[in-house]
Amino acid sequence: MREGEDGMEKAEKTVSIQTLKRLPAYLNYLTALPKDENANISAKAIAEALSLGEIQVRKDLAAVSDGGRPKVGYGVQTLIADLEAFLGYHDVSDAVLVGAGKLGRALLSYEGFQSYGLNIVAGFDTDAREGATAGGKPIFPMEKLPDLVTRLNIRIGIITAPAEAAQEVCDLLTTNGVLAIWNFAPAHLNAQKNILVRNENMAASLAMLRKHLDSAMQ
Amino acid sequence: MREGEDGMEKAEKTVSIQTLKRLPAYLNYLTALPKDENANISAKAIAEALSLGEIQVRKDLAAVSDGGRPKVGYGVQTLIADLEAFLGYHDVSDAVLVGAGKLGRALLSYEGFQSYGLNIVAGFDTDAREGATAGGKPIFPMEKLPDLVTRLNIRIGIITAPAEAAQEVCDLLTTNGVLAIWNFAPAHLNAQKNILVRNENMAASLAMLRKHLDSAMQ
DNA sequence: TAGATTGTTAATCGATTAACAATC
DNA sequence: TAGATTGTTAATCGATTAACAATC
Repeated sequence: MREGEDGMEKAEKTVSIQTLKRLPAYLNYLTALPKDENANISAKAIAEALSLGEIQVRKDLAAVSDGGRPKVGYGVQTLIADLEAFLGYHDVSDAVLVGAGKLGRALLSYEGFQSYGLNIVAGFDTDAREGATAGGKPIFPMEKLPDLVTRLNIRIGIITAPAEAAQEVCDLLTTNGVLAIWNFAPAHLNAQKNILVRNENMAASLAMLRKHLDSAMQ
Repeated sequence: MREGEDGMEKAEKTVSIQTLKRLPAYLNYLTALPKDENANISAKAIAEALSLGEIQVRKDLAAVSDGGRPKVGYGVQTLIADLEAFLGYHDVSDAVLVGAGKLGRALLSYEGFQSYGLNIVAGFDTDAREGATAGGKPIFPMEKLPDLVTRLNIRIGIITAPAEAAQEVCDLLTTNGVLAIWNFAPAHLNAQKNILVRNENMAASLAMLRKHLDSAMQ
């Protein structure tokens, strides 16, 4: 796993990878809060709701917002705005997806990505039949990938191809300018240092679930 | 961790969470190796292939195998067997899935889980029509969940329900004996301490991809 | 003011990496 | 034996937690 580089940041502070991973959970929790509820919330309340440490919550929030007020807490709406801004949920990133099998088509159809600022513009597959779509998104044959990716300046590639094809797909994407890869294939991808590969590691999740059962039931 | 049942059996050591996450990657890589290749492999070779540290690989492998031989390396087949044994890929765990939307049906249809020792026996959904299936697995109405889960002694629950329903589903599963939850819903789940909740956190992955782009393109 | 709650600096913990000894 | 490669003990690094000072 490669760490994100933190070299040149501007106004926004750098956050650790672990913090970055928790930020969507805060946003999620805050937006789900009933509208009529209190306009402020304490770190303690957030921590309890998300099963986190109180101090951890404060440190995390300090990295993205310009602070709460002692005795009062954080303004819910301000915090939501700060988190959304930090996570870039307002500007949309375009992405392509490669491998339109069941998982690929499910992701193409998933509307939730929109709210995270991700827009999958198209899927690609080796045997895409003319006019194929999923969730309203076109599925093109692989031949069209280089042109579309370069022309639309796509920076994010999602790989849902079979493991054997994943490295090849990764290479194809990155040679056409993709800088970040979201890999659902159970394969390690080798890419240049400036490319971020994020593995959605189902096997690892499963390993953790099963090890827990081993110890819970022994 | 379990001690060997008889004296000869090597006692499985405890592994850190981080190590556990990497184990499937080793297994994956080793099984993908061409059959005619060398029967032994060095930690260095594995490390290079998976972009890991050499020492890290050795430490990880030390936790699951009874060791390589200096100057020779690790026996590929032995290592595969040790990893599979440790990860429990031979004994099958049954699971149920709740929420038969697009993602849920995609997971129900995904054959890859079999090789990880996971068998999803059925899906459940609030509006499952009579006789519905996905990937050959039946999809039942929620009312049938308690009986089936308790009767088959299901210990793993997969949640692909909408965020609003996720907590309720979690409660339903755990009150019927489920001990490990694989949560794909973008919601934090509160569960008792003895329950493991593993979040497949798409929003967090996305956050990492986009932050990388921010810094890569600034 | 007193009490609650924030933010920061220091201590602890866990995981990775480095140094090195063991061994085939 | 010499060299490669393993395994272990020690040092470093990063993240979490604790202690405490600041402030509304």
